Amino acid sequence: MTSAMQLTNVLKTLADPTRRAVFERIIREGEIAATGLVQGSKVSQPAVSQHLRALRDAGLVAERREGRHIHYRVAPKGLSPLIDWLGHYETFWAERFANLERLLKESE
Amino acid sequence: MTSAMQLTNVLKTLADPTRRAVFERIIREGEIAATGLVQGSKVSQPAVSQHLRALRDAGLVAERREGRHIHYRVAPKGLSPLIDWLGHYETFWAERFANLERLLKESE
DNA sequence: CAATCGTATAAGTGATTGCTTATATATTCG
DNA sequence: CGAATATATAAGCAATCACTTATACGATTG
Repeated sequence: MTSAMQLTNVLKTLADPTRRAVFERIIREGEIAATGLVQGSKVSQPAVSQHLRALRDAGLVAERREGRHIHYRVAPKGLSPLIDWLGHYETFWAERFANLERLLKESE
Repeated sequence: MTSAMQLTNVLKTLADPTRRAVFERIIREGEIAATGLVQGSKVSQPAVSQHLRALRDAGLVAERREGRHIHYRVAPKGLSPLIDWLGHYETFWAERFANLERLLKESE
């Protein structure tokens, strides 16, 4: 898989509001089981499950099985394609986001 | 339009590889007419035109008419929803992207 | 004005998407 | 084992998407 394809995957995955809400909830909770995500979600359990699969396939979340429960947590490196892409073109929007490139390089 | 909707728009717009290629080409060229973008593109002139419209609607590019030609250039602020979103959750992927939030705030 | 060039819009189409309900696959408990 | 719980998959469907060809609009040129 090329890096462009990885970036496409990350962007597509985060572009859906419902799925992004799931992702943000996982971020806030730190670690949360699928059941917890279904509760308080507007959509059905299968819908949540499908979103979790998409997030996992995009490398944005990782899972940990504990008995019947599967706990999801964020995989920060999944955002690398996005951060790297922004950093690669940083010089072009430097007026607003000065020093972003330098900082991204430092954090490698 | 809420900020979440703006973010969704930016993500959706950049998620398509063909459209993102158009955007990246505009970045590299600085300013370029639609004709130039059609040349060297895999898709037809109307397809390019539709992508340009999507990019403009998302606030990612601006245009300048000059006679029959319309020159497109990047609108760096169009990326703000994306950068802001990343910055908002920075603490959660701090291990990789330390200080991003602080820097983004400074650049306001 | 008429022809031409640059760009946008219209209309149609196959593919993809996100959801649903129904069902299947674990895993635990009694 | 059998019932219950947690999660995933299957199948189907309406909506959206990215593209095409055909056509329209706008500006320049002769």
